[in-house]
Amino acid sequence: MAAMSAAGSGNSQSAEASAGSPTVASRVPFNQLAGLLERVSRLRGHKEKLGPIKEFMATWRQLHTELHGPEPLPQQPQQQTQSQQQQQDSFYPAMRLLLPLSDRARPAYGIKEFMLAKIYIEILCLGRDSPEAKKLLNYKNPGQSAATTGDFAATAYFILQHRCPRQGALTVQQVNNHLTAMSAANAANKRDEVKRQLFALIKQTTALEQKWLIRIVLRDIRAGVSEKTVLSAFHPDAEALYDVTQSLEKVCTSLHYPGVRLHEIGVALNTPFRPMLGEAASVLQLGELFAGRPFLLEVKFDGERMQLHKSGSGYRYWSRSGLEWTATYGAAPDGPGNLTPHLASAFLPGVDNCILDGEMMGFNLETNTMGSKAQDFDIKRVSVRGYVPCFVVFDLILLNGRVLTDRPLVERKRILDNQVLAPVPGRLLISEWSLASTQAEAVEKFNAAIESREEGLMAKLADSVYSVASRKAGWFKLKPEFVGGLVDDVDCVIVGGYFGSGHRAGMCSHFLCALPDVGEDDVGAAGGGEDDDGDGGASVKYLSFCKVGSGYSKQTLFEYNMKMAQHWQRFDKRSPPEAFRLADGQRERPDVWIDPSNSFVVQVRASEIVASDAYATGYTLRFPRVVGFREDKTCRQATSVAQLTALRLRSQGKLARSVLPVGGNRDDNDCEDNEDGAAASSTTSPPGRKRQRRAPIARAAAARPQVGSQFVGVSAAADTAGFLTGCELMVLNGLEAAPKAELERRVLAAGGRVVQNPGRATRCVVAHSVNARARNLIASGRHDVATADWLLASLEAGRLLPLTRQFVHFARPATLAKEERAASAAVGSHDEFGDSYTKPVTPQALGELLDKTHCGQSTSGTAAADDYADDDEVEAEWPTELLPDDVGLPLAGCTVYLDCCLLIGDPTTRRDPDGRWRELAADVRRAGGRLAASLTPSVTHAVVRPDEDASRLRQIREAASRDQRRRIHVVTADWVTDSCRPAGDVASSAERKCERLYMP
DNA sequence: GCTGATGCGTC
DNA sequence: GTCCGACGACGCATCAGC
DNA sequence: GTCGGAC
Repeated sequence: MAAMSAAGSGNSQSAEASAGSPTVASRVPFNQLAGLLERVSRLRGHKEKLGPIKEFMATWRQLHTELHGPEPLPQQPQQQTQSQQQQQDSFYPAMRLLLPLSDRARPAYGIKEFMLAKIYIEILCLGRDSPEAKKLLNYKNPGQSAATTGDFAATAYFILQHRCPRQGALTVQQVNNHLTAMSAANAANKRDEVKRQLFALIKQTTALEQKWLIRIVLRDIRAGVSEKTVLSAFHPDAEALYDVTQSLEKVCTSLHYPGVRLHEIGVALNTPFRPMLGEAASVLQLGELFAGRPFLLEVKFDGERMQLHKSGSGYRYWSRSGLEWTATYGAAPDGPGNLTPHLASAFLPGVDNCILDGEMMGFNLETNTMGSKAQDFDIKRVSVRGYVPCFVVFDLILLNGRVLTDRPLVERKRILDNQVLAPVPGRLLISEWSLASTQAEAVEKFNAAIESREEGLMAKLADSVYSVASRKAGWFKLKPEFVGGLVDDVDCVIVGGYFGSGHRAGMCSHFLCALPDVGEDDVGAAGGGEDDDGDGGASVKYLSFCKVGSGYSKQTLFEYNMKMAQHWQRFDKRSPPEAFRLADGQRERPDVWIDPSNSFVVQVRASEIVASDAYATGYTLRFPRVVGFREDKTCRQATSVAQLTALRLRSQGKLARSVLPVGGNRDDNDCEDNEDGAAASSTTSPPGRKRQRRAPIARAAAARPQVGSQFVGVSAAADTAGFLTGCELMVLNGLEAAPKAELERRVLAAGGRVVQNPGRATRCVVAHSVNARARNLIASGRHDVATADWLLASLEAGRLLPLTRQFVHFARPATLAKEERAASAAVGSHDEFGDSYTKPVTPQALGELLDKTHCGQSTSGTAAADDYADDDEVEAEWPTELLPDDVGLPLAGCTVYLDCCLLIGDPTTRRDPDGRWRELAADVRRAGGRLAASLTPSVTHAVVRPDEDASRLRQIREAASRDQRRRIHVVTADWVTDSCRPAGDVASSAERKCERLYMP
């Protein structure tokens, strides 16, 4: 390789003057670096690419020696000044151009492809509608020159070829100076200055240089080499040093001489390191992964990773990627910030300095609950509605100058628990953990985490050291999605396409998906075309729901692009297609669209359903990816909006459908309960897609069928001759006299099966009290939820009794219809399903049973259908109008929603077994309040159970805030009763009690 | 003042 | 197994245009 | 965050 030519000194004067002495960067033309990148980008293969990079670095070092003299001998104090000067001049200026994405020292420019396009159009004086301008603005659109589509820099190069200086005039140093000025100007919100600096760069560089300049500005070099490769080419210790400093400058200055090895590369106070990460794993693999070694379990917090460095009274915060957020959280307890001022007394005496690793969460001071990242706030910003930042610490990296990364995790944990912090409620917490050594323990905790709608669980090897930046060093993140069959997928219809870039340029690489809004007539859908199921239902409207762009191979993508090619139509926002609807304001509109009847159904997996105003459904998916193309489904058979709602209500949007079946009574493939054409796709391999590697997981489950099961030793007692043979039940809870375990034993004894999670084969769910889980099950609408009395009565009767109104907390319409049919049919008529479960009983027998079990007031003995009217009566009795003289009464002006419905805001699901809600309704009315049957926009207060679980509270708030701007008060019943009570000591009794005192 | 575009940083 | 690139979601900040 | 592909 030819040695770098030194640039003319004329242009580099100012840079040198400011630096005080000549630098290599001020001698190396930027052209050399652009040439290097161009060459590397054309080479194939890692090793091939590495060569020129190393040569470039060697030449740089050679120039360094020419400028500053040879490497100084180590440990010679008199050479200190010279050495420092030498080290200040380093490869850093070049390094930050090679690795713009790793250059934390230069903040954002505020410029991406679109802005660049505009700027170029302006300075090149291209007409707004000129072909060149269009090419820049729509660089992803498939056009004539396949070589440049989807690559902005290449497109620009093509246009610039004949409009640029033939000779570049800038050095590496000068380019850096301009870039630094650009980011500084952007930080100061001076856009004109950003542009001015960019002009200066553009004016003095060749087309090829600009191509690479553009990629540097976009922080996407696309030469096939990135951080690891370049750093390893620079110095064997470079990666390790970068991991604990996140500073290219430190790497370049300390490791300038290849012969110098750093013996102690470690975490240091006030220098951000890259945090240790968790590897995705299935709970069912933990046994193998840990192989009997003890590990520790803690919840996976869904916030933002943050490290806190405390040094005396100084506090600094860094994010996972090494950006500092001290300004928002606060640098000192007595200064500004939204967290540090609350930590004044958080540290135990004797703790002078430390580094804490943890997750920054949002804590809601009103509800005393922890929010999740998926909800609605950005915890890095100060102005977060109702939420304050709360730092949950889960690791201790350094304490009083002593680095602890080499200590085993349990030891760090114990020190953290006992010697460092005094937790500050709602501001600073220590993550709770427990030790475990078997997979069964992990499964149990995992199940509990899923039930309480956590994102997942972390499992960490107990004696693991803290391995900076590593994802594979003993920490595992366990999410339901990583276990086969534990999540529901959503089947979406592709209705739009977006042009891809890079490897996927020139075709639709990602898609807009929609869901059929069946059940709603839509007369306007004239152009809907005929549906492939041909039932004349052209009026089905599709609502945009999500975008998806990963999960399929390039080949699959290509195939489906071919299939859809002839049907794509350009999207024109002035005349949007009728076949589907976008969100208001046409947010998230595709490049091209396709009619659903010509399109395909994709099975999309995700972690949860979240509220969104970018899509017409009002919801979308978090972390979506395609699991398969479903050629076996027509667009009408995709998941409907109604089914989506059911999915969403079932578990606060989490798609983890059920707790892991550790009992071994379902295998990995059979976990789906896909009845009634349900929303959930089967996890069995969709056609045309290779089965995912789930087999090892399934084996692991089969190998230890009983581990963790509550039924160990019970199944042996099962009496297979019993009347429950072949019948699967889930017992959620029982009575005091007949607890869950007892009920389960009796079911087993009668030959039945018991599961902990209802599946397709589950007859029904049995519950005595309707707790949160029961409500979720009811909300999902997949299973009937019977009372414990029903089970007891059935056991006593020696056969399954019909699920009449008295015997259910909730029955699906299908069940009701069936029971009604059965009840009104002639006694003894044969059930068409030959199903003991639906076998009718005589009215007399029913009456006897009811008497026996004391469970129903309505023992008229008539057909069960008569009892269904109960709830409507209750509703009708509830007062809804205002009293005329309400003014001055304590609840005047309040509109109160009583949360006594199984489905939030749905009065048809109202349940009031003991009449307490009705009393409460009367109280509200007496106190001058208005009652709302559902969560209408006028609702000011929602009254809930005192022990209501946080997730439902969240749902209520969410539902309320969607329809109305302001917040509603969520209070307990005491708020009503106390408000009604004459307040003798309070002068103005008209004032209602402070809602804050009555938060559940 | 509001809204849509655009960019940034987090997951 | 590791590295790289092409994608998803959000909230928030800023700015241009109405 | 997710995923596929190249090596």
